[in-house]
Amino acid sequence: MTRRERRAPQQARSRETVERIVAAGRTVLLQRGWDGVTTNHVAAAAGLSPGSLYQYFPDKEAVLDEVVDREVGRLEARISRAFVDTLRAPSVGDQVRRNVEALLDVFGEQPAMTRVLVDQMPRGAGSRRAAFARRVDELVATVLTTRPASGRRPEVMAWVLVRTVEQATIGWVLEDPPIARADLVDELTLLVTRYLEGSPDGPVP
Amino acid sequence: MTRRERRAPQQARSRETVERIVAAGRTVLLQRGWDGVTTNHVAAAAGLSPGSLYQYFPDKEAVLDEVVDREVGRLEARISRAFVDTLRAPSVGDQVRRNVEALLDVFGEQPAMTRVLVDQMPRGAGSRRAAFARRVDELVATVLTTRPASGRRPEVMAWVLVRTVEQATIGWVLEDPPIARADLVDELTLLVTRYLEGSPDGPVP
Amino acid sequence: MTRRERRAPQQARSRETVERIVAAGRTVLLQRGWDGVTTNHVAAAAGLSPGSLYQYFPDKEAVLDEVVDREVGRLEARISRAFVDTLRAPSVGDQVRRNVEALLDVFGEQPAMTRVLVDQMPRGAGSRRAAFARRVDELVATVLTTRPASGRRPEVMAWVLVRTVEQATIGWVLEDPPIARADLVDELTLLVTRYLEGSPDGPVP
Amino acid sequence: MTRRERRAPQQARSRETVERIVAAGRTVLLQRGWDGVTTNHVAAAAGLSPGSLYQYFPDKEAVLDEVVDREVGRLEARISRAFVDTLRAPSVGDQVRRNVEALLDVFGEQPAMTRVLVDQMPRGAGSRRAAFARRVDELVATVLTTRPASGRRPEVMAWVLVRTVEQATIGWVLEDPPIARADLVDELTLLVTRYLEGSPDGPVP
DNA sequence: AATGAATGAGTGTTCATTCAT
DNA sequence: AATGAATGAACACTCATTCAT
Repeated sequence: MTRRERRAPQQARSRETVERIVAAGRTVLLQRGWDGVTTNHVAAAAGLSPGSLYQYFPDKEAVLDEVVDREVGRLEARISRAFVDTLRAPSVGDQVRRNVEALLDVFGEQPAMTRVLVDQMPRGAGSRRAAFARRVDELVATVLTTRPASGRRPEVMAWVLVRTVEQATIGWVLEDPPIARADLVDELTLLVTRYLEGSPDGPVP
Repeated sequence: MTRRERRAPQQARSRETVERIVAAGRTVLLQRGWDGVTTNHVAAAAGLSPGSLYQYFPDKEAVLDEVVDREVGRLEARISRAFVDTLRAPSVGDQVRRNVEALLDVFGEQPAMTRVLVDQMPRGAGSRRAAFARRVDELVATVLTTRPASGRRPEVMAWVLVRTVEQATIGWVLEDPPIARADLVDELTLLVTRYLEGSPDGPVP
Repeated sequence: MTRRERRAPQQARSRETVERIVAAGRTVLLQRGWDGVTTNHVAAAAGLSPGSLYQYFPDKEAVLDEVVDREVGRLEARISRAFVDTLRAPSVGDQVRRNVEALLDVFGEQPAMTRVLVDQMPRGAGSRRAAFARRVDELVATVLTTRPASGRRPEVMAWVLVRTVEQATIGWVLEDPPIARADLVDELTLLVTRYLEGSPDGPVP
Repeated sequence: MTRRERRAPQQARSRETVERIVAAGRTVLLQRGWDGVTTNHVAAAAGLSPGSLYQYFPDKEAVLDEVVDREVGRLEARISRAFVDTLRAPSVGDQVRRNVEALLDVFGEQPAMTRVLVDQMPRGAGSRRAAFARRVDELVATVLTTRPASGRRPEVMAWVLVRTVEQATIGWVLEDPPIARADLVDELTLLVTRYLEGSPDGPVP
């Protein structure tokens, strides 16, 4: 895949314009969905002519990449922060619970954007998303490694847990199933804590 | 949403042509992805002129619907079958393990199609997929209900488990992470069995 | 304009089929309007396959020509008959009035078909219509010629009168203006009789 | 009916292009007839690519609307002007005669366009035409009302006269019958003046 | 004679991108 | 830097007509 980079904006005005474009892209993305975005819409929303867009971005994809990158970055920051914050939780259960709640908060705060990122975005497009997942994997794996017990493989556990919790929280936000938030939190917490605790030496059934 | 039905083919030749079109649609879908599918491409791949497509399908959407329907149907059948087959497994652990393995088999057999269905298909389009998920939810919930213990809510547990296992297996197939299949199976089995078993009266941590 | 003739049907079955096609063409014409007619619709309405149409008519135009021809023929017959019938009317006024009423009857009886013929049909298509008008011109001219007086030109008068009365009656049927039928009849009768009568030698103003 | 407006051209170049498109539309309309008009043809005739058409008009219909609007506007203006000019004619006969001549001039000047407007344009499409007819009805009715005599209904008379004279003049232009223009003018003048004059109290025959 | 599957040029329209100004 | 007019390939879809069976 040929990846064309955005030119580095060199002036204040340029940076401002880039911001306007990215903001416009975000707006249009939310209003019209991934497939509904057109360069003309974005340009118009940014108060620019269609041609000017191409002074700042090589093509449409680059604009959307940037929008997604920033959005994912925002999510990342909040999620990472929450995770770190919970490291000093009094118990594993507490830590897990607070992370689950943080995820529900983050995804639930902007369901529209979550939907766009999860449902509509071609998976290949934002490799950023996958990159983030991998980073979280490592983070969690590290924490697990520091834990005493277990002849188990922390990376695998991390991978499983991250996918499990992420998908369950996202799914709950997007599917809006007839399940109370508190119940979901309880169950996910239970799921994770049971998985983490106990019988490290017990044979896997 | 107006649902236009495919015309019933009345002759052997017609039925053959429908098959050719569906097969071509499948091929093009795999080669060019969801957004890359074009009526002209499908027609060409089927060895037909563009107009002929419309003798058998009212529009592009109907062709893709049919392709997806069949594919999802295939997956559904296999997954349901596997689930039912495992009902008489000697232990819960066995049952879970065999289901996980079945899912990995099913999704892993045609990763390309899995990717299209999971990543690229507009979520709203094939409500078929959501419908299937809900059916599985119920199935699992039923099984959980028949289990003795627990003051817990089977529907919530079912919902959580179905998403967890589905997403983990799909994710493993699509992301191809550096995790051995056997390890994943072990961990998922552990995750689920621990979640299901024990301390029904223990307070949620 | 290349005019392809319909093949002469040689067998009873053929004639029947031709009738079915023409009837179907008429139906479709009324249901869907001139531009809405497709050969497939006509064939289906006639209980035939699209290909069979071309056993009886060289192309779509020929089918519509035939339909129009017959319809115009029907109108012609009724109008001519009415005209002849009124020849023995007790007075010119009476004759005119009865003709006007006949025209209103004829056009008003099937406004839908009248609308198709007058509004939708490309004028060039059914030269039949023009031919009919010319024939009526002659008829009226003949009658006018037999009248004694006047150094005036009967063909011109006939032409003017025929267009005037035809268009006024058709217009009334199609436009549905807020004018009582009786009033229209009165006025048209007055228009024509005044035109025909009197001051044949008075100079044209 | 949703009425999409043409975008307001903001620059000199744009205005020029709009003119080119309208002119091209007119040309294509005359060359190929109403049904033969194609956006591609119009664009080509305007020296533009297909896409450029849609910078200025929302769809094909809007282009034709504009062409027809202008053309009808031109006709309207001339006809109305002529009518008003004749109001101070020395006699009714004179007035009528001059109006008839004006109509023949107007329609005869561009028989091809007249043919398109009258014969080919879907009646419903340019309600403009019907609107004009109605306006002339009222105009004539007003004039008739100001006339002293008669217990007759001016609106009905106006309706009849407008259709009569319009159709006769249009018919003469389009049919090109073997009738001298001067003769037609004489006869139509006679027809109308006789109709208007005299015996207001005489019973309708 | 009849079928109906197949055709394919053509339709109106979209939109990412370019480029003269 | 900025404009916005212009592009043109591509799209989904139609339908009069043909032709192998």
